[in-house]
Amino acid sequence: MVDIRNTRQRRAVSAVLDELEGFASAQQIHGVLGQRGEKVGLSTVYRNLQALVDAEQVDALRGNDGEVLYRRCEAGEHHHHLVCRSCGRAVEVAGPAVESWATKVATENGFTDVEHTLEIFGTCADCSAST
Amino acid sequence: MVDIRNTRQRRAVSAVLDELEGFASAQQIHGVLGQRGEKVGLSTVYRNLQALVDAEQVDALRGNDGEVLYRRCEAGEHHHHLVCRSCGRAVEVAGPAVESWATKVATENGFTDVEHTLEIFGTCADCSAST
DNA sequence: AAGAACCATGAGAACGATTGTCAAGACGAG
DNA sequence: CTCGTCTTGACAATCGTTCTCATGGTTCTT
Ligand SMILES: [Zn+2]
Ligand SMILES: [Zn+2]
Ligand SMILES: [Zn+2]
Ligand SMILES: [Zn+2]
Repeated sequence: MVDIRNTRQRRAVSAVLDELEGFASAQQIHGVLGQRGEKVGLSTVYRNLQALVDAEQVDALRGNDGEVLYRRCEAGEHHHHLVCRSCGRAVEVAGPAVESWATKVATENGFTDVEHTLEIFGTCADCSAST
Repeated sequence: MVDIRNTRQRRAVSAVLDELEGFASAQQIHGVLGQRGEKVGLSTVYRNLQALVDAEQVDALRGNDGEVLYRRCEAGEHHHHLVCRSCGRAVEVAGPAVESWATKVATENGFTDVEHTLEIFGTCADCSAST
């Protein structure tokens, strides 16, 4: 009963995610792999990232230009991010008050199956220093 | 000193936005125009929608599948939306507490030029009734 | 009303991110 | 090692959106 296999490519993608501090796109990750001499197909990068997202080991969010960014996820809990627009570095933040507010607003208006997205973007201290 | 002109196409796009209750994609709006016999090029729809967004007369947000949705904007104030995943209908919501929380979290972490995105998705009463 | 100036339009090409296809390759249980 | 099955990768295809540029429509000025 084989299910999920341990391949070189899967390990490589996971390794890159471990080393990156912030969010990065699939193509950026593919680029990093290339620079290291790790040959991994772009489709494979996409597939493995998606698998990691499904396994809730990686967070994904959509940047302003619409491309999806990935980052290793610390907590398995529901949380949001404070992301640097410039370097991608991110801080995981939790806002219990926001959670309950969102739910309240939704139910008050008769909505069910409620979900929400919340991201905070800014320029981190390091990036604003190196102007 | 000519600047912004009053064309048939611009009026048509604006009219559709007035009649739609919820968020709709550029292509959906283009489709509606087609059904009414209003010939408007897809590029033109995109251009006019973007112009309306820049003029802050229309709200834009990105749906889960990544496509941009547009909707006539009531207030000029900063606000967020409670959107029906199924029909696009939306309620404008304001959350002063969320605003200040987001700013606080960001400054505490040394981030500047702070912005945020927040959308609540769910199924509206009408849509969950017609299952 | 007529002309000039120039913004707007549309058809299609171009784009960039992501997904699908499918034959060939790699993995791991037995 | 062998076999069944999961994965991979090169490339085509899709999808939303933007770009190009020749043509058409508006508005301002006489
Ligand atoms: Zn930064
Ligand atoms: Zn939340
Ligand atoms: Zn609905
Ligand atoms: Zn806000």
